[in-house]
Amino acid sequence: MSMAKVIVHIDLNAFFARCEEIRNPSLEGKPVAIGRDGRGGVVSTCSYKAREYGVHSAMPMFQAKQACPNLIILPSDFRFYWAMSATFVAFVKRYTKLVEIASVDECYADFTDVVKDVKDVPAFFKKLQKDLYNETKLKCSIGVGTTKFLAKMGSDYQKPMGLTIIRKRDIAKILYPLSLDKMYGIGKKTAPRLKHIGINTIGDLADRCQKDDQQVKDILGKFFYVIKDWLNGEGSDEIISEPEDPKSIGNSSTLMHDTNALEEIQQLFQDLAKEVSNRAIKEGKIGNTIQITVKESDFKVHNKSITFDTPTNDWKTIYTRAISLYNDNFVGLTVRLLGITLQNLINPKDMAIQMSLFDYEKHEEESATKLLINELNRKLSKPSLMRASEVDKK
DNA sequence: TCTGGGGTCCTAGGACCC
DNA sequence: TCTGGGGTCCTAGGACCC
Repeated sequence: MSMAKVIVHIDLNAFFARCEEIRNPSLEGKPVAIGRDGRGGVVSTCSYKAREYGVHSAMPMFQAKQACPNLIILPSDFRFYWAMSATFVAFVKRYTKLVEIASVDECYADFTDVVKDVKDVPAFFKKLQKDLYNETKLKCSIGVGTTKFLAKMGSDYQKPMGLTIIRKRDIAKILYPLSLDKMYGIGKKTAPRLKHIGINTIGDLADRCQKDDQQVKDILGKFFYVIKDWLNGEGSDEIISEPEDPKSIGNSSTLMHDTNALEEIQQLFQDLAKEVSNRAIKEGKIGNTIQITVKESDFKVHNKSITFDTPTNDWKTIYTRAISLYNDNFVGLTVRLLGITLQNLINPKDMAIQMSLFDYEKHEEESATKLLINELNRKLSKPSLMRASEVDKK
């Protein structure tokens, strides 16, 4: 067994709202929510003051306004948030290059070689937290553990500006008493199903996982084994510091009003296709599969996808493929939202290399095989037992 | 004025191939 | 005759996260 690592998860508290407060300090201490104020608008993030009124992420904006009449609503400014995020990551990278960006407002990092003595851990990260605040005014909560899961649970344990250390031997004391709703990976569909079979806390879940409970296995599928490991303190501790290539690029939009007018739908698909195309080109990706998403007035969501031999990132091709999917499946439907996603992404260069390599191998194999058979036939001076074309298939 | 938009991963059935 | 089994790809739907 290898030495336990020091894995850290840093979460920027109420990140979008905090960014706005930093830009405009007069907002500080006021109820602020970020998100669109209009049809379909929801709260993306809100300040801690707004939370006192019951406002929370994903809450419809009209409800948030009801809950907090003097709520200050600001549209999101992603360029600014990404710039602040980059500042944050640069700060963490001063300590270690082993940083994994998990999203715009959180990262994992491996501090194993940075904090030599375990006794120093609490003071070290308290200072890091204060330094980040003094330099950037960003607030963060920090989780420290031996795995990414434990670090993640730690950063969520106390907010804002919290610091929680969860070693393997702390799991029972810190995590077991928590409600199942606090468990990372268990969402609002699975939690009720587990509660229905008597699992109300993380401790209950750990206990039933330990017993290889069949009911729990049936609910969680292969995720059962991941969770069992997590709660045994044996999850992943690998920091993936190289950003991974995107596997899909999509864009979707809720219409101003529900519609079944083909013209409006075509216009939106065109805009979506252009946006997807632009981003694919920026990422240097082409994709074989086009998926469209259609949300009906009653919120029922449908996806249709089709895969082509020729990958693309050309907006007209994406548009044509999307529209034909729509015409074949949904014409006449009254829709609320439309989306296009480009999937099965590959790098055009890689494809060129793969193709040429493929052709090369095919040629090599054919000629080599034919030579071999001809040689054998010559040596045996007999009619061939096997035709070269059959050998090729093996 | 009801209920976003960006993703990832898993499941499960059918087609197809060997 | 009574209907292999493994692997991959495609497709639809769903859960989850931020």
